[in-house]
Formats: sequence, structure tokens, C-alpha cells
Amino acid sequence: MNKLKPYLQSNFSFSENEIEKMASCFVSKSLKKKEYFLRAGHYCKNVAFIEKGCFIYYEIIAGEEKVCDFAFENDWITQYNSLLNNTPSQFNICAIENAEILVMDVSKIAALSKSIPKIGMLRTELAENYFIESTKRASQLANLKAEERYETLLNEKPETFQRIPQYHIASYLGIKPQSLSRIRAKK
Amino acid sequence: MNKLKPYLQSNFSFSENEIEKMASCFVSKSLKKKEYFLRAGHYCKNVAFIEKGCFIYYEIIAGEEKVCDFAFENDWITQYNSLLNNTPSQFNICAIENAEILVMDVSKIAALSKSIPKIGMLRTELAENYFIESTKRASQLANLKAEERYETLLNEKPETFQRIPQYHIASYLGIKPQSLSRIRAKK
DNA sequence: GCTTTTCATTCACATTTGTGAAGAAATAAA
DNA sequence: TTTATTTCTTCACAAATGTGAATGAAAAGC
Repeated sequence: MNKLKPYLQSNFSFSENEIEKMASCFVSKSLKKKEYFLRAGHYCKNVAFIEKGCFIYYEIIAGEEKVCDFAFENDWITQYNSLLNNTPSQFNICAIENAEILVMDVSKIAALSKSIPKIGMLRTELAENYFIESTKRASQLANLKAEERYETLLNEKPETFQRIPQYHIASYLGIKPQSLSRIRAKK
Repeated sequence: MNKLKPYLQSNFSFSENEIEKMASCFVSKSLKKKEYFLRAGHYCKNVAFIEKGCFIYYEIIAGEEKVCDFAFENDWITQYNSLLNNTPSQFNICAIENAEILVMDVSKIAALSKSIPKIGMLRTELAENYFIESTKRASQLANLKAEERYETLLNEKPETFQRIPQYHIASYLGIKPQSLSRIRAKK
């Protein structure tokens, strides 16, 4: 819980006491590279916090892996649509490096929220931030050309290029690996 | 409040009493076609519910209007990033038809939330739904070609084509008006 | 270490979308 | 109604991105 506790404390000012209570509801889990936190078609029943490693979200469209997000240390992973609406997930969430995560079951979240109301605020803020971020990605996909999207990512999240294979980055940018190579070669 | 009250009752099961209390915090407002609910550069300080009419969200990028969303009756309009983080809005929210909206000031929302805790749930669910929707739009922009995005919109929200000018729809789809015409001509 | 597999690059050509101009059609204003 | 304005369509050509194949580089497995 090396990262979770400081995260809860500095971003949401939970008390020592609340943090301990929350911490006791997480189960820690190791995932090897290429193992899955969630597979498409399955029901997402929990939320996890990344202590170490990174993950991609992807869906299969027309037989191809289409990446829609990355997650690193201090990020949460879960699939909203599946978790909230009890539907099978369209998305896979897969470890790209060996990872350590802290997992909480959805039923425990509900119980815990009753004793610590501020958890509701955490939930709200997360959703609002995800919405704002997703809006940015959509705006870039609609309004910038591939080369500009590449440069934006390179400037804003350079670590992505250190940790994620290029063909996944290409997919995230909405282009083919060959096109990403072409763009990089121009520089 | 012809639409707001049934909306609150059927989607969130607020009580008669709560609904009256909430209703008293809204101010109704008429906007003519082409008038703005929010202008880019201004601070968004309220949330509104659409009783009648429709709106577009757009930002200016490289001198061009880039539409990122539409809103119709029973939708809310506000700009999250500006409202939550107290920053100037990047987006304009503009009436496309003469409209009737119910506006609530952000300070009243906070006050009201204290006396009606369930409002927190409304806020959370809205953000979560917006996130899910925004994710879908981003996925389409990244993974479908313009023609497929056009067909998806035509199937899922046909009313858009009845009420929104095509050049705004083209922008929302991430293409130029000429390209949308070309796609339509093929059918 | 060697071998196999995965990933990245390059190329020629195909397809999709953008661009600017022109005119037609629809809508709003007078 | 007439006129002006806005919106939509079409076209020829340009630019961006996709496609499939070939090759090389890097990483993983043995």
C-alpha cells in the first residue's frame, strides 16, 4: 500500500483512521506481464489501484486490438460500463509489465461507503476527471491529425513511449503501426 | 418544469417534497436561436436542464468551430472542466433552436446537496454516464471510418439529422461538410 | 550462446478524407 | 414576393492514412 495510502491522503485528505479502514478492504494481487485484470465478455466486479506496473484497455473490433487507454502507478483500473450497469465488459484490461495491484470488490465498496461517506466524493471526482480526460481524447481524435496527436502524447505523457509498445500506442492514436513509424521518421 | 419534474422522479425517484425543494432553486430562462448558454473564455457557474430546444457544444481550433456534443430536451448542459476546476471554459454552448432552460447556480447546488443527499448520487451518475458516452465517441473516432460513424449516428440518434445543420454534424463526426455530403450521396 | 518470436521500419500502391471553387437549394429577412 | 444569407452539393485535385509485403532489430525462450 506504499502508493495507495499517500494517494488517499494527499488527494482526498482521508484521515489515518479512514485510510486504515479502507486499506483492510483491499486484497493485493500480482499480475505477470500479459495477464488480465479483466477480459472482454466477463463482468467487472471490482476496482483496483495500481501500485506497480502498467495496463492497457483494449477492445476487439473487426478482429483487431483497439487500445483506448493506458494506466500506470497511482491510477485506478475498472470498467465503468460493466461495473455500473452489470453488463459484460467490451474491454480487456491487460498488464503490459509485471504488476502489483490492490483490488476491492464492488460489494465492499458499497458497504464501506456507508461508514465513510467521503468515498462517495472520491467516486464522483474520479468519474468527473475520467469524463474530462475522455473528452480531450475525443477532441484530439476528431480535430487533430495523426501527427499532431502523436506530438501531444509525446509532450504530455512521454513515459508512455518508454513503457508501452509502439503498436499499442499507434492503436491508441487511432492509426496503424506503419503510420506511426512514418510520422516518427519525419522528425 | 414540465420535463424536469418527471425526469427527477422517474430517473432518480426523488420524493414530491424533494422535487419541490429542488424546483424552487431553478430559474427559468429563454434563449433564442444562436444565443449562448456559455461562451468560451467565460467561467461556467451553473448547470441547466433543457425543457425545450437544442444546443451544441463547440470549441474553436485553428479558427474553426469544432462541435463535440449536442444536447436536447431532458439533457443537462454545463461545462465540467470550467465548473469544477474554476477555469475559463474552452467550449461554447449555443442554442440551435429557440430554447427554454432551467438554470441552477453552482452555489445553490452545494447548499441543496446538504439538505438532499441524494443529489450527490445524481451528480455521480451523470458524470459516470457522460464518461461512458464520451468513451464511445472516442472509440468511434479512433476505430471507425467516417462513413461508419455517420451510419452509427443515423441509427442511434436520427433526430440529430432533423434538428442540427449538417455542417455541425460533420464537425461532430470529425470530417468536413463536403465529406459528409459525399458519404450521403453514396447511399 | 543460439533460435524463435515479437516488434519496428520501409516501400509502392490503394483508399479515404481534405481543399477550394462553383453553383444549387433552402431559409431568413426585407 | 423578392432579395439576401446560409447551407448543401458536386467536382477535380491534393494530402493523409491504410495495406500488404519484405526486411531488420530487439526481446524472449531454450
